[in-house]
Amino acid sequence: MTAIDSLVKKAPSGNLVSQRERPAAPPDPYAAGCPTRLLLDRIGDKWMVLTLGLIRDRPRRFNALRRDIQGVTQKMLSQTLKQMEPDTLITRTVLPTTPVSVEYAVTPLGRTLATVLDGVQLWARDHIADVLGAWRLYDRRRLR
Amino acid sequence: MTAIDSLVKKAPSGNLVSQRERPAAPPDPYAAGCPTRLLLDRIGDKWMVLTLGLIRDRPRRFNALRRDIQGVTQKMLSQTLKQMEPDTLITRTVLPTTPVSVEYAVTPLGRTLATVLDGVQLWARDHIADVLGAWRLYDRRRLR
DNA sequence: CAGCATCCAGAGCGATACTG
DNA sequence: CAGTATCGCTCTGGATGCTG
Repeated sequence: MTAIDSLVKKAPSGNLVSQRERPAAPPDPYAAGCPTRLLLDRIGDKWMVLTLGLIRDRPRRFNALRRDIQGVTQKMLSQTLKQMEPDTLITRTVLPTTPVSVEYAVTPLGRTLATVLDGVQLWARDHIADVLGAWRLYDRRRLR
Repeated sequence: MTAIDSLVKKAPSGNLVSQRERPAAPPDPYAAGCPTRLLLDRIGDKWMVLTLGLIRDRPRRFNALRRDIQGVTQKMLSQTLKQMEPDTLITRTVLPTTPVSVEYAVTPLGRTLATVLDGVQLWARDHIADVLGAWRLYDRRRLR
């Protein structure tokens, strides 16, 4: 399976080519295979968001990321980074040290996405208490 | 299991109470159980994002949503809506028609989140072509 | 240090059938 | 119309051990 196949495999009826051929057509976010859904599939991988956030500040090495992202396993971090590089959200540089060290840095494209995701993080910081409070009320009402 | 349990179950070491007790401490988005992660778990459910986007425009009924969100199953939509209501992102109103009809509407809180998610959608619209192009190059290089 | 390979338990989700 | 209930499969993701 090619990389592009894996990108669109969840949208069997979508047709990316037609989107590129008719750029004037407004993309429908509720259609399968649309840009929004492709991105949501990426964001759905929460490690990607956290990883991008860290790398954005400054380039990082593999184990540094592993340490700083609480709870991520080696497998998931590896998988996430491997996807983000072909996405051109980050770059991967092997440094000729012994033993080898690998540095991950953000690309300009990745930086623009990170900026957008800042908004999400700010919302979380400012409003999550409301959600948690609502859940408490909900639980109390359920138990009564 | 209570609703709050389900919210935090993926962050066994996180402690929401301590976060509320020490609001001065800057929340670490890379710690388990932090607001950002809680929100990411919700956004990870892509149907939630799409559903919120639709309801935000105007209140909708169940089957209307089912029709308009391409590819969603009844089960997933039902599950998504059932979660969003205790989150207080949407309201659920049963109308006394026959047969019964149920209308879902956005709350003020839900509207603020939808606004943030607009940014995500705009990024997707403006930059997904870059990502797809990068994948094409990557595939070609791999096959050569 | 920076990964890859393997195994496998459990969550997620679709499909299907049924209900008030 | 607006769901609930159940089955069964897939696929994610954690744990573990190994490599250049």
